[in-house]
Amino acid sequence: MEFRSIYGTGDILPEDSFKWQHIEEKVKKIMAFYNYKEIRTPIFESTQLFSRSIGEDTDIVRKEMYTFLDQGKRSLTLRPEATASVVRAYLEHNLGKVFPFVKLYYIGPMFRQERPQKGRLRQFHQFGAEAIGSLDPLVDAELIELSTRIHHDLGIEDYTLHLNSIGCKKCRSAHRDLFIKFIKDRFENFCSECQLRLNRNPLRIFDCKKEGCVKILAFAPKMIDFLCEECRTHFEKVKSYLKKLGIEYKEDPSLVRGLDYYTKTVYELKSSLLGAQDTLCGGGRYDLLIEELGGEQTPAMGFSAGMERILLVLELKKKKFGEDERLDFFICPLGQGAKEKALKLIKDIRKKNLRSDMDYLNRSLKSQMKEANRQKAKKVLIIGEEELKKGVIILKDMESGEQKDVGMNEFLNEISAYEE
RNA sequence: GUGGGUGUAGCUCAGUUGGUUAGAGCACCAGGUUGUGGCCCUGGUGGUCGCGGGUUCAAGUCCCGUCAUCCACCCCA
Repeated sequence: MEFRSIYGTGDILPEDSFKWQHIEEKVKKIMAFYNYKEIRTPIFESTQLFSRSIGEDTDIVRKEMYTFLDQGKRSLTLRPEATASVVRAYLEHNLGKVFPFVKLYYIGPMFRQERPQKGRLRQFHQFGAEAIGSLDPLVDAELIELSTRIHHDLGIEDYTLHLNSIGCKKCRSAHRDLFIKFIKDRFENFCSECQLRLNRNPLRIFDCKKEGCVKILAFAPKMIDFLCEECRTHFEKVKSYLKKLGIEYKEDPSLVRGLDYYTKTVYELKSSLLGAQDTLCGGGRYDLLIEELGGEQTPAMGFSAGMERILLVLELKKKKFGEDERLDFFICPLGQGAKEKALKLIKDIRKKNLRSDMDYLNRSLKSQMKEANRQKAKKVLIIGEEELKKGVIILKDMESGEQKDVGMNEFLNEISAYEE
């Protein structure tokens, strides 16, 4: 085959597209309950927007972005995530000046050039929400609750909420020095990967799953013990609010997220049903990002969820997405005259907002009936030469198999009853 | 970027120690009704066995290369 979809991308075919629509509709509905408004931003932005917000030293920026020069030699990048774009739009349109607190959600494709595997594609889809303008831990709790609500309503309950606080600038530097010293003192005992990570992104060492490293890390200074007064009370508040909301969580001091802009609260929803890529949803606070991108100091919090992963879980659970709606009528014309009659008739039926289709291949009646059956038509209309002469059509009920002749006007009056 | 697995019909897969026209189920088409679907029966369409090279009298099968794809590492949604 000469052309195929690019590695790590895929087509969503009709047999699956209704599942996507189902998820999208649920997300839109629930976001509305929480008064989040949709924002749609371009799928490409200036490269710098991402490198500055996500962080020059993150894996995403260092090796995963789809970056290209346009005809004007500007460096552009396909968005690897949406928060940077949302914040850019927030600043560009001065949304903060109009509303002191802004709640936005988005839904759409993201792009990262990683090696594809289960639950990981190069073009993938996320929905997410951003709440900009409040430092109140209430916002953290509400947003976490919102993300669990959506998963819950989609039929996903087998997940664990991992919760941590990675503090602010102040507490982080205090922890960082001691943590690096701790690792250096035991440098030889760590695996080669962790040794490399020490210089690049020391906190990532917490992600290592090798037994040796994990054992040592159990005694390493944890971020959570270095939180400043403000960050600690913030975290305590978040936890108490979650308890009030009846949301179970697992404190996970090893949870560190891959984007540099996070501060204080970070969390992930992980599903044991997935493979190595088990994070359904992740998010946190980013109180410094807006300032970093040229705005005033503005606290914010957000999350994003991976739609392919949600679909994977639902498929594993054999979740039903509701039946694809059935066809109301299938029209079987026999001969040229009948075909012309059918063309006009099907327009009138559709005008009554009923789903209908007809034969386009001049097939035999038997084949047309087969097609009607395949399309799960509730009723079939047969127009042959005899009917044409008599000025009637045959109306057949596909469930009962019963059929009768009806006059054209009589039929049109009858289907009016189906409207709405 | 690294490692491992897998490439045979539209889909899911058989194919013996290398052996002659490469199979099944599903799907599709036609017939079993002259103008009537589902179930059943009969028949049919459909494959350069991923691609290239090599070994051999003989390769879907063995070897090498290459491409694609999946999983894992990494990282994340």
